[in-house]
Amino acid sequence: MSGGEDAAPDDVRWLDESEMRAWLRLVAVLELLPGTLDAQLRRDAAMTHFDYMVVSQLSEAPGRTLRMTALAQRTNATLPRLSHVVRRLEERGLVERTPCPEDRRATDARLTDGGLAAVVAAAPGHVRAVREHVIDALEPEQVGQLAGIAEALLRRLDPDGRMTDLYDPS
Amino acid sequence: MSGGEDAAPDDVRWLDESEMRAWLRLVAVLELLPGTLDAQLRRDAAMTHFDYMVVSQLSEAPGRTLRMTALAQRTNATLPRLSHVVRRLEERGLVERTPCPEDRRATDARLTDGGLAAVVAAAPGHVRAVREHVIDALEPEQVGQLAGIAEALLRRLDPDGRMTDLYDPS
DNA sequence: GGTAGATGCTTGTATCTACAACTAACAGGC
DNA sequence: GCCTGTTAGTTGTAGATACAAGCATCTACC
Repeated sequence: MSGGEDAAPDDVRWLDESEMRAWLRLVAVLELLPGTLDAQLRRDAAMTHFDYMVVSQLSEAPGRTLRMTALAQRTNATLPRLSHVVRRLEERGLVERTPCPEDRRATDARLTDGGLAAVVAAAPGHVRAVREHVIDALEPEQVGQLAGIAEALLRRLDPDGRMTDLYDPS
Repeated sequence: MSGGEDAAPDDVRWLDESEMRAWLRLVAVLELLPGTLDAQLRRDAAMTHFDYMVVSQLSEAPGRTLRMTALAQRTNATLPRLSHVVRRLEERGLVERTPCPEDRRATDARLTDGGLAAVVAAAPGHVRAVREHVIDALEPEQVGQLAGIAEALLRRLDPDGRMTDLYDPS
């Protein structure tokens, strides 16, 4: 990372001081924030942050139901990962899986009443944690800047906008 | 949930539209960026991003040596996690562990010549990936904004500034 | 100098994720 | 109908992390 003194074995554009500063801070956030969010949800709702994303997406879907592929796209999960997670949620009674009638290859995942209750119970604590660790830590203008920065990154990380609707006209 | 379950469940300040937008985008980045960085390093250097942080920190330390606790703080690892990781790195010959002479409870981790070579070999590709997915995706003023935002978050996530020296006068 | 508690690190176990292989079902061309 | 290729999802296995003990050493205080 600190190289550059070397004669140029590569045509690498190293990071300047300001870029490095931003990058190192971002790395630290990437390392710390997921664990913090996971810890709160696991402690208060016996749920992973990824579990929460799954049930939360289902709770907002029409009929509380989504096909596995659609759910995987909205949560940025690979299908194998989602399959394992949904199986565990099903074992806990939060989700039901039924074969999709229109396409017999497909599986519909539906949030049960118990699953909905779990989302409703978990949401307030989760929002509080998000405020405490993220939103309320920022100045108002930084919230807008953060949205812009994250959108710029997502145009590279997720060009098809599968996970979030980047070009949403709202 | 987190501390308010007996009081009115609706003393929650929900996120408004702009806050929610920033938050959802940030979540997507948190989910996508680590995997992207890991994939590049694993493919090109047979290393996890966390492995890279470890060897990179060691490469910048005096004598290429740090105590396990110091290394854990700089990489935001728990000590058990770091212990496992360093053991694997030692099995690959990238790191050496020796009992610390001053404090016989402590262990010094030292980057071997092979480990240094691995860092030097991995750095260009990693920096390219960081540019491609992060720095070059942003406008110049956004790079500065990102540093400011990340620092604000870290004041809550890492108040002691163990991971990054937030108040660094440089 | 002896004891209580704190510190530094390691190890074991359970859980989760990634990757690859696999089955089942659809779609199109002939 | 049949063959080829694609899509949807599951399952198996290996690798990595979290959490909880556990052991050895240091420090403070009497």
